[in-house]
Amino acid sequence: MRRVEAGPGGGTVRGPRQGRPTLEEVAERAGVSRATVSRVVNGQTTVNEDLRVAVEAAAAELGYVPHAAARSLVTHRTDSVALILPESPNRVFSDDQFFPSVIRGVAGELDAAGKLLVLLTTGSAEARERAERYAVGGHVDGVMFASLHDADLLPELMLRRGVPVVCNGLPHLDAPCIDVDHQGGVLAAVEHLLAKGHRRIATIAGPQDMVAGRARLDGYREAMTAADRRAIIAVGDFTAESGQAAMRQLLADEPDLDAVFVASDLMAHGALQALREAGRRVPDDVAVVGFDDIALATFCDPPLTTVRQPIAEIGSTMARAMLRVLEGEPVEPLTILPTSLVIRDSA
Amino acid sequence: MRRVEAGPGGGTVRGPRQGRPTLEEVAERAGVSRATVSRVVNGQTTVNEDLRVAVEAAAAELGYVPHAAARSLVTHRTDSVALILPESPNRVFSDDQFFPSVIRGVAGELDAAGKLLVLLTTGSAEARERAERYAVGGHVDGVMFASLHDADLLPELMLRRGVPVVCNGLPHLDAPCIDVDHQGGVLAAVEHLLAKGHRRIATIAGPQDMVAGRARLDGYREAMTAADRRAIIAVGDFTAESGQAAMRQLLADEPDLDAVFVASDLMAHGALQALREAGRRVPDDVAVVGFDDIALATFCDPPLTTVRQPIAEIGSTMARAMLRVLEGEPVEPLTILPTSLVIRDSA
DNA sequence: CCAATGCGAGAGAGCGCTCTCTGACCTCGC
DNA sequence: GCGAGGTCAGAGAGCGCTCTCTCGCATTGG
Repeated sequence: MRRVEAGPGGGTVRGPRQGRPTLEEVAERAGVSRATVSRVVNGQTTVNEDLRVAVEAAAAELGYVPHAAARSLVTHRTDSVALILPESPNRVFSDDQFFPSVIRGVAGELDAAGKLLVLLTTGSAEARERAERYAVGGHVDGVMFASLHDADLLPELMLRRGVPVVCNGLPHLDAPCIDVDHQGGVLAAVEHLLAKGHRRIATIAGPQDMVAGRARLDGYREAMTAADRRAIIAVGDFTAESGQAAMRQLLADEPDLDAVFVASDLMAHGALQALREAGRRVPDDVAVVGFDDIALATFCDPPLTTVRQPIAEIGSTMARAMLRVLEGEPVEPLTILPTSLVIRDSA
Repeated sequence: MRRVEAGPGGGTVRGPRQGRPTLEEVAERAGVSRATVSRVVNGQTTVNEDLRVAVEAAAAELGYVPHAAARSLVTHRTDSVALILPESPNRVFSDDQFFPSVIRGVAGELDAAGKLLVLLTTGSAEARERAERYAVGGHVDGVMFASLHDADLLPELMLRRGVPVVCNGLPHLDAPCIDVDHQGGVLAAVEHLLAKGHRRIATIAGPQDMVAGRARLDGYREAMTAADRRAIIAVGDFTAESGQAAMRQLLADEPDLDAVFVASDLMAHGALQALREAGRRVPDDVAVVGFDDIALATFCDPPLTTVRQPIAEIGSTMARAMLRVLEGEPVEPLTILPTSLVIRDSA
């Protein structure tokens, strides 16, 4: 860290080039002022052709790369954006492909805009603390939140500190929000089951502290009410194990159910296992519809009929919204992406 | 970007507090010098208790957070590390869980050390360019590479620019490298097949421009040579489709093969489909062993016997190596993590 | 009681860059 | 032919922080 004045071999005048070249050195070599080098480096057009060429040559010879910190100290920009995943790293990259897909969507869009993606997981209290200091400390130009939990105050906190925010999973916030049409998807699923002649349709809902969990349950309730059917509800936490447990529970409580809408494919996979254990055939005895349409859905036995949600698009849409915010352009406060029913063999 | 001097309502003297509080303002409020505030903020112990309390109070009242760029301009540290994924965002987050798992391992370890993770994908030429400028521009303290391709010069380039590097997938480099024991795993797989009485054992190899592809093929060749058996080889690119195609090819060329070692689970999944199409039973007619042990392996029909590699550990080990490098501590130049055979039903 | 020693706080010089302001030089127009 | 206007490069002031150096003051030994 501290500069070493002379290497082994001693007290020569100004040891060999050490550390990275600075703009000043480029200026000296090109025989111009710092300001001119800065103009060339930043692509300003008001520079004489000859000087420009000289500067570019000098920069290339020295291998000059602008120092990010120095630049952003004065410009107040960093050209990078954070994506906050409010889970532990372990949960973020679990089997459901949600976060990876969001990341993919975000990364693709930011890439194209020449911005960089900083990934932050805030599963622990310290991690949240760090993320806050990081964002507020000016490391990034803006912050995007994926799959927020209700109680999460981080977005608001950042907002108050003047950090641009775009989010997913928490619409009641003074920041642009991107989400999918949970209810519409569920409605299509339940209607499909009804159309197939199923009458005793249960649901395995997701966690109720997340919009995705609540909205899908609301959709189910609404659809059942509209069809004048009784709601039969079990609750899981979006994992396969919880789906299996919830299905067992449902079979015990309501042995004559003939269909189940499961609020995530992972839980649906667990439910299929429970049904197999119980000797129920799918879809003949019990029809199953999932939600997500992750890769696993096609590998299930039988392949899962499910509600497809465009996860990567959540990411790309968030990124685009963020880019607009950073440009100072107006942004839709709430964007709802469409879902669609993918019919396979399980219902 | 440009400071707005006066809001609507006019030319008052110094509008309301705007922008973030600076260290100087904290100093003024606490009635001490900038240096003292800096000492307190950075946890130095040589500060009088009363002053320390005063400074902390002032900082809290103003909501002071140090400006990252200003700090790193003088310290030359950023406390963040980049992980470079040399693929397009689309490939990075495809079905094989390789990159997500590596990210998980890295994130967990960096998290614990209070460092931040910056994710860079270098699938395109511009993305590579940007990543280079980013790292060399001092945005991060070091760079980690996951699953390098042979021809990738980026690590060497960074190394030359004095950026600390840790890598995976390319051992012949002047930087610490973490990898798994591909050959040992394959050896165990082939020996398992031989022990089960299989004699005509083919392989579906991965891309030969990656260490993972080559090493697994080498392992197969070696094991077959040791057993005095003829090698039967098809090549895929680690995707399910390529596995399916390769299996069809093998069945056409060598109809009487009785086992196949497939260099990735994704390809193995494709191979199983091809075998099903051809009416071959698994494992009775043809035994199948995969490599990776991703979640998909348990969902296959039949569940896949496969070589487990500790992917997340690649990440955590890389991260730990990087942390040591940054601390100036000595680091093992090459770390090989063990693989193990997981026996399920396909062989 | 005074010099030697030590400890903690302040002063001030940058880190590498951007950006405004100034001023040199040139081109026009009247 | 000379002033007005325009263009383009340089000078210089910071951005917010860290860190060395210096200095004041208290403590201690002779």
